[in-house]
Amino acid sequence: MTDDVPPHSRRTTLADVAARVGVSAITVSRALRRPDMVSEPLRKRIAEAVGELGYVPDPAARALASRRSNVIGVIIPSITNNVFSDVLTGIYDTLEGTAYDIQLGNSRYNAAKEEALLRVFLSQRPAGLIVTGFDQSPAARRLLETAGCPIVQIMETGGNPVDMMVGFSHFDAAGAATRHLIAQGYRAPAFIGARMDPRSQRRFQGYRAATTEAGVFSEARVLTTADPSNVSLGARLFAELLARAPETDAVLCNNDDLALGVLFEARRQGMEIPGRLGLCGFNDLEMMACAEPPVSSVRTFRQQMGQQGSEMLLARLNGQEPEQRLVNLGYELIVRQSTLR
Amino acid sequence: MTDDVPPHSRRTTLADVAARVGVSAITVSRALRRPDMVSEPLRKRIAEAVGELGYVPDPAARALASRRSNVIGVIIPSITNNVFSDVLTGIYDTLEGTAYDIQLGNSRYNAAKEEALLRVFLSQRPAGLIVTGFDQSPAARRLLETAGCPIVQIMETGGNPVDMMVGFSHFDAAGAATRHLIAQGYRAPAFIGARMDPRSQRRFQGYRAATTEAGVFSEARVLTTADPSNVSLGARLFAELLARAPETDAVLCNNDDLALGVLFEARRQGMEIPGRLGLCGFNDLEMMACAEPPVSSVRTFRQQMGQQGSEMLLARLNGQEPEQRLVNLGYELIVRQSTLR
DNA sequence: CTCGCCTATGACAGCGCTGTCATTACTTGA
DNA sequence: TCAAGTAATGACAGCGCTGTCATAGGCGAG
Repeated sequence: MTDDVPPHSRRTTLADVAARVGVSAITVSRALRRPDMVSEPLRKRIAEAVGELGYVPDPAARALASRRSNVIGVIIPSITNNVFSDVLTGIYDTLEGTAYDIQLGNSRYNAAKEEALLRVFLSQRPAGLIVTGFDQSPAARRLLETAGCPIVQIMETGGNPVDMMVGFSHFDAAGAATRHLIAQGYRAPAFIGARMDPRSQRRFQGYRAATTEAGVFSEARVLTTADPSNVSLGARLFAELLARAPETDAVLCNNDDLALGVLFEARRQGMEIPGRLGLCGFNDLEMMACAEPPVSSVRTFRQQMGQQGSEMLLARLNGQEPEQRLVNLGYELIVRQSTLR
Repeated sequence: MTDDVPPHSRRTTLADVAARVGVSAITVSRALRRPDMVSEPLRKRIAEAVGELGYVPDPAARALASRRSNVIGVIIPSITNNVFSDVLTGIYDTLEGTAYDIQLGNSRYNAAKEEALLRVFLSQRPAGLIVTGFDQSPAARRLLETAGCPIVQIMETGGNPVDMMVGFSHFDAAGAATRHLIAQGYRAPAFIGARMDPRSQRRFQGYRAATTEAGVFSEARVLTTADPSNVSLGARLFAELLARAPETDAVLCNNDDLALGVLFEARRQGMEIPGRLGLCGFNDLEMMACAEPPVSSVRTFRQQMGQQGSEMLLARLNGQEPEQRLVNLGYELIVRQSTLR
């Protein structure tokens, strides 16, 4: 590799395109951003020149001049969690091809970190913001309220939205799953939860309300941890649960990873599902349908959350109002063999 | 805290900080970027003023003036694939807290899309670039070569690196797994692969070379599809494989999702693992250790790939040279019950 | 002492774009 | 017919920062 200074050609600017067409730079700028303000033939000639010169606008210059970047900030609590990678996919799919870039922040289930990310994002004057849930720190909440850009809170409903919101009720969803177990005749349904972030807490509350209502709630059958969720943890927690509450005849898991761990551990212990143990997961990841036996779960619409959230943002950024500011995507209880007695 | 903030407060600029301290803006800029160029006491006073005023640099202005953004572009072929979310985690963990922002692009296993993303990224004059593999389109390859910023290719070794590289040999890893199956006495090991992107192809080649060498290769025992991988697909492919090649006594799966599907399907069909069927996955996702029976897999160092790649980039961006430009992270065959006869 | 050199700081221009206001050439209604 | 629009384009001044070069002292060698 010869180290001759690369011909670091000056980048093609608006002015270059303008000179080529014989108009002023500002007209080219308008042809690109507000085509309706430029006459048809001129617009075509400009488009041609843009193509020939391979002109690409400089987002930094644009951001500086307009005091508004094309960045949409997205803050999620985890990248590896399947739930959020599905949400992200929805967001990327929707925002791709628009003028907006995504800036992803990982809050690691930590409100202080979320607040810090928010500050960083806001320093870029983002076009919009997508944040997870409504359990921001008070300071973060204030930052959101004065952000001066459209904001979508995803993953939940309720909680006095800052601006727009799309999600579902974790309380209701977990309640529905619990009532299903009870309706199947399980009299000692347990709850296994990991991570126990705010949404997990609300799922637990849904379980608690439903079991209490049916008179089958017992502290002994609740096993939660702040540790991050994974399959092995599900297996370990289930073993612990059995030791502590051997009467357990069903388990509602906070998510499908845990449920898969329970499935494996139950098999190791020779417990039949659903005969000896009912098992229900949460989120309905693809694998649940294919497991042996297939595992019941609460389907959540993760990709749609990302998609709709992004669409709401885009509507606002286009100066329209989204059809609804608050969207409840609901959930769907998917009953499979693992909970059929 | 008497400074009442007007509703549309002008953003705090370098000049504001400079005025407060009684120096010029450029000195403040230097105190922030090249502290060694500013005298100790002045540096301290500036730091104080920055704190008091809550000054945050404007990345757009910085990018415009320096002709270099603080964006590190990352292009991966999938967001949902566990493999890449692990890699991403490594990248985010490492780059977090540095001056750099990550811009994520999803190429969807599509070279044309990758090329398009590259163009978008390059228009922002990124500080650095992390791309997946070395199977770029010729045009993309040229873009990379003339990008004028440090570049790391991750996930693989070999292939005439553009600049820096960190990964492992998919060929070798799959070969090692295959030889293990053969060493265990399996005489009819099959290969199941989905997606079949370049890395999957190389894994298949590793399997093919090892089986051929041992004289146990058979076209009939190779079942691949371009469809995206998932657990159900693994189950379906395995069922199809059995119908076509009932003599199959072991399966090497292109990844662990497929392997999990095989595990479930084998159970459904009453085939004992490892007695009747040996099973080996690829990547060693956390769940493999916990499955029943535990499933052998080839461990890959996904998070480390992201981390090391980022560190190499950072070294370059700090004007140093990374210890090695080409890093082979290797792999580790994890033998568990599913392949023990 | 001087000269040259190094360190710490400043002045200035301009990165590529857009907001704002101005200008020109047409319409149009009564 | 003409005042009063409307549509299409342009001039200009920055946005907030950094690259570059200039400047002011301080210091050791000759």
